[in-house]
Amino acid sequence: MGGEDKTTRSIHWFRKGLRVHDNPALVDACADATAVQPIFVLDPWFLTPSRVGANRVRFLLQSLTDLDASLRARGSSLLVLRGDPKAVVPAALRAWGCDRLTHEVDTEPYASARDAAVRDAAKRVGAEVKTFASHTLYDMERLLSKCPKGAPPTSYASFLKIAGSCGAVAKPAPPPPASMPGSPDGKSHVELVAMIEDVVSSAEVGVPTLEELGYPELPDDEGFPARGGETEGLDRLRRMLSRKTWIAEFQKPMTSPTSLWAVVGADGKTQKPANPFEAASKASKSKTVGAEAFLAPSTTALSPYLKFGCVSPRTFYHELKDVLNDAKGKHSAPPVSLEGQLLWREFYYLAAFGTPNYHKMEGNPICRQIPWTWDEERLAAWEEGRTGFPWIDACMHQLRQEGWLHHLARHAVACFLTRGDLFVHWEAGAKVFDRDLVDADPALNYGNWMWLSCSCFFYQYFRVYGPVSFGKKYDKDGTFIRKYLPVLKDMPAKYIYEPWTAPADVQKKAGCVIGVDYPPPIVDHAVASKECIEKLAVAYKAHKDGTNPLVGYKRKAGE
DNA sequence: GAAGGGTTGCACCT
DNA sequence: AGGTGCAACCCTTC
Repeated sequence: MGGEDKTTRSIHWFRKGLRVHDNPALVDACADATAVQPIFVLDPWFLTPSRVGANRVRFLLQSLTDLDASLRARGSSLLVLRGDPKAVVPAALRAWGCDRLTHEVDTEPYASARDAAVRDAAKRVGAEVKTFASHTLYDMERLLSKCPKGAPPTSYASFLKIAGSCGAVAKPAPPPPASMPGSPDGKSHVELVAMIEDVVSSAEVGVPTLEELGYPELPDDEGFPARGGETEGLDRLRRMLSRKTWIAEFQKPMTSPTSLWAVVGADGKTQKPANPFEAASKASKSKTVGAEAFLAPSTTALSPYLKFGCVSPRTFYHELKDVLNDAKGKHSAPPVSLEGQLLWREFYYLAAFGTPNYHKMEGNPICRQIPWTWDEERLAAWEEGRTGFPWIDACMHQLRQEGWLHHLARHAVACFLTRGDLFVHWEAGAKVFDRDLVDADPALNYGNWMWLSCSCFFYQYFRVYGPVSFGKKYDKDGTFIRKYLPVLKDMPAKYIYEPWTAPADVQKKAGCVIGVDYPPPIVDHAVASKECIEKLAVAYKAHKDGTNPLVGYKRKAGE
C-alpha cells in the first residue's frame, strides 16, 4: 500500500496468543518493517484478586517472562505496560511514530468492544490495524456464516457438519524472522514508556510480581504444578504426543477425575508419585524428577496453554493428526478423542460468538429460564468446600489450591451446586470458576455451566451425579479426598465418602468429629435431588407451554 | 409424529 | 465388566 519511500513501524499487541510460533499477526508486524515493538498491556484495575485468582495470574506472568525471553532471542523484547489499553495503545502508536498495529482476533464480548475502540483510535492517529484469527482452529465469522439462520448449533453433531463445510484446518503460520526489527528509533523500554507517561498508570516496564498486583506470595511448590509459557506448553504438547498409544486410544469419559498429578516419564508411562500424600507439586520444578519427566493428571493438562495461547490450537491439531495417521485408523474419534476435545473448544467458541448474553440466563436465547436461588449460605459452603460431602469439598479445595480440576470433577461440583442438590444459580458457580481456574475461558466455562445445569446443550436432568457415589467409583479408598481434605486423612475408607455415618468412636479415633472438625452434610442428597428434578420438570414444562417461569423471580435477594 | 442418538448417572442385576 | 430399569429430557432426521 505505502509508497516506496515509506517505512513501516509496527506495534504488535499481545493479549492472548502469548507465543512466537503460529503467530500470523506477529509475522505481519515484521513484514517490511524498520521497527517492531511487541507490547503487553496490564490493566491493574482488572487484574485483582476478586476477578482473577493467584494461580492464573502467576501462569500469565510466567508466560510473559517466557515470551520476553523468546523475543530477546530474536533481537526484540516484550514491553509490559500498565494502564487501560484503550488509552495506552493509541498513545503509543502516536508517540512512537508507528503506523501499523497488529493483533490476534479475540471474540470475547469485552475484548471485541475494546478492540473496536482501539481500532477507531488507531485510525485517528493514522495507523492501520491488521488482525488475524489464530486463537481457534476456524475463523468464527466464517463458521457463523455457515450456520442456518445465523444461530450456532447446540448439538455437537450439527457443529461437526458445519465445521466440515469449512474445509481443512489452516496450517500454522511460519515463524517470525530469526532477527526481528528493533524498537522504534532503538529506544529503550524506559525511554518508550516515558513518551506515554500521561496514559500509563505506572512507569514500570517489566513483568510484575504477584505482590505488585496485590496478591500474596505463592511459593514455587504450591498452586498449579506447571509453569506457564510457550516453551513449557510446546514441551508438554510434544511429550504428550510422544505417548502415541495413549494419544490414539484417548477417550475423555474414560479418564479419571480423582487421579493425582503423577510423574510422567519420557517413556510415556505414567508413574505414581512415591507418596501420594506428599504434595506432588514439589516434584514439578525440582531436579529430582529429571529433565525428561513432568507432572500430569489423567488428561493432558494443556488447557491453560490453549487458554492463553501459549500453544496454538492449529499446531496442536496438525501434530495430533500426524500421530493419528501413524496409528493407521486404529484410534478413538470425536467426540471422546483428543481431536474431539479440540473440536469441543471450537463448539463452545462458536456458541459464545453467536449468542447474545451468553454469560447469563436472562436475555440468553439458548438458555432455559429456571428459577434458581442465590442462597448465599449454600453458595459459600460450596465455594469454601464445607458442604459436608468429602468428594465435593475435596474438589473445591483442589480448585482453590491449584486452580485446576479434572473435567469430570468440574461436572460433579457444578451439578451439585445447581440441578443436583443445592439449586443455586449456575451464574454464581461460573463466576467462581472464572476467577479460580488457571484455564478459565468464558466460552467454555459458561457453556459448560449451562450444560451441567441442564440450561442448554444437555437436557437429561434426571441423570444426577451422586456426591457420594461418583467419586467413589474412581477412588474407593479416598486417596484424592485425603490429599485435598487432610482433616479426613485418617478416616477409614469405609466411611470416607460419608463420614457422618461413622460411629462416634471411629470419628474420634480418626481425629475428625462431624459437627466439630468437619460439617455434617448440607442436604440429604436423596431428598434434595428429587426436589431438584421436580423443579426442573416444572421449568421445562413452562418452557414448552410458552409460559414464563420467572414471574416474580428475584434475580438476587433484595432485588 | 416416530425413531434414534446424545462425550462422562445410579443402583442393581448377572 | 456389561446389561437393564429408572422416567423420560432434548435435537435431528425421516
